[in-house]
Amino acid sequence: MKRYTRQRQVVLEELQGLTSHPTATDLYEIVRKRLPNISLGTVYRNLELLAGNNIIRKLELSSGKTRYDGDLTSHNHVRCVNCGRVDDLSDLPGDVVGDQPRELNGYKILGHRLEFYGVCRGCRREDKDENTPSS
Amino acid sequence: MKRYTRQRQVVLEELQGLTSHPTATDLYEIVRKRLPNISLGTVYRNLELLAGNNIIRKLELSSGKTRYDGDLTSHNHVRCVNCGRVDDLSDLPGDVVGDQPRELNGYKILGHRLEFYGVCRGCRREDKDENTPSS
DNA sequence: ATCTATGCAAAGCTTTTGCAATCGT
DNA sequence: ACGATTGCAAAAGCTTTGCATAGAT
Repeated sequence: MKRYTRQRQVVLEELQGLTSHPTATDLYEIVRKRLPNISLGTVYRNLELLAGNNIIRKLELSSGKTRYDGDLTSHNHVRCVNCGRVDDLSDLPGDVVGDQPRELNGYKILGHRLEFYGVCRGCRREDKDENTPSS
Repeated sequence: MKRYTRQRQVVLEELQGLTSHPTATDLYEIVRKRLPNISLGTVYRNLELLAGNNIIRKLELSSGKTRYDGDLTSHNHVRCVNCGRVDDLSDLPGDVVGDQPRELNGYKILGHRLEFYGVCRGCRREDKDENTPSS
């Protein structure tokens, strides 16, 4: 991260302006509105760099694609098993994970990831529409 | 899962015989010792089917590749950030995740995944060797 | 002027899929 | 015999990378 290019700046700005957790391609489409010539490769390279410098966070949640989060404060996520959408969980009722152990099974523990999954509001509605109660 | 083919049987047996959490390719290499002609596609198809029937579990942990777990009992995992190895955590000191909420942020919650990450025993040793203390 | 970062396109990986042949039931 | 399952190979994502050029310092 030696130079502060326009591409890097816009990628960062757009990511930080979102509360969603876009994939690289999502962000590419968004950034392209401001920089029509940017390449997907550049988006990837910058996301990787920004994450490496702890300016953004790389979210490797379940199900394939990597997502990126502009919010560095510690928080957990909920993922919709139906549509893949990921939302923040700013505060969880009560302590979720107690005190984190320093060591487990010979591993020096650095952290943990807690991810809830379920069906988001939108998909719950769809379910109701589609699965007409059959009894 | 209408038929019990030799390929399916061997894939299942080998997975259940492992305490590690192989990727599809890992398992393909293992199974190939017994069935040299099996194809990677078949391994994928069977893993998918077995997981769909809750005979094995598909682990979509961090960092790309899907791993498979022959152990269906509920347990959490530790992943080595250095080498990617995944181990079981049979029991965790104390309650880790308290009572799981039914609903969060409009999501109907179905479950959660807790994954610890850190440096495994093997990699800790390597680290010591490589980074000779510099002071 | 230097040398990092970019755009483009090709390549890499993991995973999925179409199809004719095979094999379990 | 029927049709689910296989092997093979091609295709389909997502992500990375090589290379010449552009651009930040």
